Amino acid sequence: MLDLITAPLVAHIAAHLGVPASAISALITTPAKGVQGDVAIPCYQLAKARGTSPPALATELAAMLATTGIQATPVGPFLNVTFAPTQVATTLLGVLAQAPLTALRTSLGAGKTACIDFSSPNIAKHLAFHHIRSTMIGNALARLYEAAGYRVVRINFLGDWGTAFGKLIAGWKRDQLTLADLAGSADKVTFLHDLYVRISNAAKQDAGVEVEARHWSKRLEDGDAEARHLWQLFKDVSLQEFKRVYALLGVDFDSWKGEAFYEDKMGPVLSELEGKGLTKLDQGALVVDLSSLGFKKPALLKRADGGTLYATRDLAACDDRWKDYQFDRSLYVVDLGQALHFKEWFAIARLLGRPYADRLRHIGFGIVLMWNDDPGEGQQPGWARVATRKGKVMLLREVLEEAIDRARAVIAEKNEEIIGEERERIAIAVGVGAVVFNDLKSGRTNDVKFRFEDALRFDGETGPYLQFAHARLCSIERKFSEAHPHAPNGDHSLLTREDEKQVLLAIARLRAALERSVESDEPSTLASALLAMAGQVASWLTNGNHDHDARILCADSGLSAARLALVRCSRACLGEGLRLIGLQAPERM
RNA sequence: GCGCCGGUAGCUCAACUGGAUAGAGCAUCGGACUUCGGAUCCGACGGUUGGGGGUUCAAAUCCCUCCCGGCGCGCCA
Repeated sequence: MLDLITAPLVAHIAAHLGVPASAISALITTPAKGVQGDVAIPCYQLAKARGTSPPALATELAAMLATTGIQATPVGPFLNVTFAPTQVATTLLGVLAQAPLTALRTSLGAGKTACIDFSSPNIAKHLAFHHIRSTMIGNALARLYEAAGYRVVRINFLGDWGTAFGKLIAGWKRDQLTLADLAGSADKVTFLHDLYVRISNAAKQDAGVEVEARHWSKRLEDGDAEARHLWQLFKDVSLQEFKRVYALLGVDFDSWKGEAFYEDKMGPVLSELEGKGLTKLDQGALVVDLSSLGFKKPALLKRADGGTLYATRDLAACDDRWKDYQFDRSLYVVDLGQALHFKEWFAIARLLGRPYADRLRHIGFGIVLMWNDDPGEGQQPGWARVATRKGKVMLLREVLEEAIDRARAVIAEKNEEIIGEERERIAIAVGVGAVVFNDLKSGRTNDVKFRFEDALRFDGETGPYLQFAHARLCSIERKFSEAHPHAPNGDHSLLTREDEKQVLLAIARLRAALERSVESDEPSTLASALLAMAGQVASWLTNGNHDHDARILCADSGLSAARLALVRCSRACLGEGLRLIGLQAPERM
């Protein structure tokens, strides 16, 4: 929404040069570090089109703008423009004081629908720590897309099908387990996980177990009542556990249709592929040749034993989603290791002439690394991939619980007034927020490095830092009504300070960050803009500690009211920004 | 071997997709009229952007090539 302020500048230059305004606004950037100015325009291209040198054009434009009252300085090939604080305040607060959230809304996606497939864990297993990536990137994208005007469908494509369940049922029967055994266990998902480990080990010793497992897999596929019942039971207890963790994270879904739902819907897709002559048999397996689309190897559709593979399942599911939602975009938030798989089945969709083929996006991300202090003999301490098979798996729930414990301890130490149920609520907001922000603050294709001490810092580029800035603003708001119970409406033109202007400019830059986040499916872009904004706010508020003329709560109730309008607006935007990337914003902490 | 990520300050990351003197946070050092929340702020120190070539007025960014790390590459998902 910086364009509210730059509009006159853009119009004057466009008129002077006889080019469309959009050609000018596209050039506007933020000046480099030590450079005076609020926005900058590099003159290279404009000068070339006009047949002059960039520095000459910058000088010419500055002279022209001087007659309009806009302060612009040519610095080499750049034109640097400085806005008057009062003008920034009246222009931006004129809009934002009434509707602060417009800073974080766009109409990019108005009338459009986006499906977002994220989290998608396997049932009968715990949510491991690494599931946080898909879950929270997906959650953030869902909220960001909504802020951009999209109608969003959140889809949890559960891994609720496969041979593992035949094994699990076989194990259940073999151990003669009952509902009471499961119900009586302290942790039902662990109960199922242990059962799976036991039966897998047994299968290694005894070939008969493998036969039993296949037998139960077959019965499950055939719709056998007992097998189905047990499978449903496993699914129910898993979902119960998942939903507890999702509640902690503030995540929800519109669709929970898992792989099992599509089990009987893959046949038509396969026959269509065969009917169009796109398939062939290769070493007994059914494959699609994708060499016409530049692929080196064909994609596998069916195993030699006739079993279907997940490319087919993804296609069937996508057909179903297209039928239900007619999406404009469909995102798959899945780790980068599966990039080839997505390229392949997207390509198959293209070969099939699916109307949605170019609307599919694989949103890949890097893996989670944890700091390992004590890796064992001969190994240096360092970043290590979280164990998923051997070794102890770090559960998402356990990481969140430890983060909450650490947050609770800091709150107890720093703010003794907060006790009981409120302290618990805030500890969850801060602890979970710290972990989530650590996951979203840098580009999603990077590997994420997680260390409790780093994520839970209350200074630096962390979730708690942002939440603290928010709480500080809330605190000032609370005190304002005591100090000025009958304050007039704020006259925004009283905001003449440089630090106040910088806060407003940082807020004005949020919308562009939101748009870039949505266009590149990159929550970290907004996260960075929020850090920049919170930094300006903290700087402004702290100036009040050094210089009492800068205080929000000052003797002049008119000036105080004007400054409070900026406090309110900052608090609302910061709070909303945090919500969009999936963090809570407590009012005190 | 092929493909995809990544390599930027001691550490963790940015750089608005080709623009200014490559910026932040942490760590280290030095400051801030005792504070509307100091869980803050200001400053200093710290760089041959993995190496080498090329394109361009301009390259961390684009092209070529080599090196290092991670992950994929037919019957798991």
